[in-house]
Amino acid sequence: MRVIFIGTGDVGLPSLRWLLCNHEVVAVVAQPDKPVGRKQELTPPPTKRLALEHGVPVLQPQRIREPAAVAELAALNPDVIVVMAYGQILPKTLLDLPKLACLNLHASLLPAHRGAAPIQASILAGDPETGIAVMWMDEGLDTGDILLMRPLRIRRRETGGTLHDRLADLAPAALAEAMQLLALGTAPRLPQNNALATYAAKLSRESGVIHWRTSAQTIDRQVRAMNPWPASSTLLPDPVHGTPHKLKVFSVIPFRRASGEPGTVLRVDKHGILVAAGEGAVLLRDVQLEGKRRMPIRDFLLGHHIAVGTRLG
RNA sequence: CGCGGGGUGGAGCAGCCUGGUAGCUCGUCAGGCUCAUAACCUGAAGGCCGCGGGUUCAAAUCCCGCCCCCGCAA
Repeated sequence: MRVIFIGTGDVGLPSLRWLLCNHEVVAVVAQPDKPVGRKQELTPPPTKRLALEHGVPVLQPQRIREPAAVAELAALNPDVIVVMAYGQILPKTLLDLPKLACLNLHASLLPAHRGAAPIQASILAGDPETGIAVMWMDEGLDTGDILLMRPLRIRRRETGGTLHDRLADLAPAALAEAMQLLALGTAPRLPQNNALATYAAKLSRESGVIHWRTSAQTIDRQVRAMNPWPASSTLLPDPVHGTPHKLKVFSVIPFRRASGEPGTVLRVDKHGILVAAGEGAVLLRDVQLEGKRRMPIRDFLLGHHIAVGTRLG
C-alpha cells in the first residue's frame, strides 16, 4: 500500500523501518531540524535520517496544518497515513486524506495515558502493564477509536529508557497486524471509554525534581520513569562553598522500614546513600553531580564525603 | 561568540587563589592476622598533573591557544 509516515521521535523508527520493507512509503513527514545540544547544531530528526537512507522524500513543514503542506501530501495519493511521535496536531483535512485510514501508534493502553509522555506515565503510575495502541485518528488528542492493542508487561526495574525501547520494538508487530486487517477490510473500530481516560503531560525538567515528602515507592517510580531523560534530581548542599549542587539520580532502591525527616541522609556506606522519604527511605545507587559524569554510587563516594544528617532537596 | 563546572597513577576526588618534595579514599600486587572474609594490619608497584606554546631560577599551580567530558539553556 502507499503509505505516508508522519513521525519525529526515534520511538517510531522500528515501525518506519518495517513500513519501508513491507509497503510503499511515498513520503516521511517530520518536524523541522532543530538546534540541539551544547553547540546548538542543527540536527535532523532520526526518522528523517532513516528515510533519506532509503531514498524516501522527506517533508518538514513548519506547521502541518497549513493548506500548502496538506496539498503536498494529498498529491501523493496515500492509502494509509501512519503517525507516531510526530509532535504536531494534524488538521481534519489531513485525517480525511488517505483512502483507507489515518492511524496513530500510541505507546499506552488507551484510554490510559493519552498525551505526550505515555511511556513515563505508565511507570509513574505503577501500572503492571502498558502496550501499543493502534488508533483511528480523530481530531481529539488520542481520542480515536481503537483498532487493536498489544500489551506489554512492565518489569520491576523498568526505566523510561528501557520501556521506550521495548515499546518501539513492539510497535511494528501491532502495525503489521493493523495493516493486515485494513487490507482485508475487517479492521475493527472500538470506541474508547472517555470516563476512564487519563492524561500524560509533556515532560519537563521539573518532572524530575524529587519531592522528599513523597513515599519511597513514589520516588523509585519517578526516578525510573525519568531515566534517562529528563532524569530525576535533587540538590546536594556543599558544606565548603555553600552553594548547593544539582545531583541527578538515575537509580534508587526503595526501603519501607527506614524512616526519618524527609530528605535527610540516614546512612552512608558501600551500598549507597540512604535518604529518608515521606514514607520509608531510598538508597541512592547511581548518580551524576553537576559538571561531572554519571557514576555508580561507590565511585561517587570515593571522592565525596557525605555526612549523615545532610539535607537533600 | 549563549551561561557555567571539569580533565591530576586503574576508579572517584583534593591540591591551583597565595608557583618550590604528587596528597586522600579505593583498586591492584606481595606479605601478615584470622576457622574465614568483600574485614583488619604492613609493605610495594603504578603519574611527562588533557595537548601545545608563553612567563619564571622554578609551573599541576600564573598567561594564551586547542582538544575532550559534563550541568544549564534550547
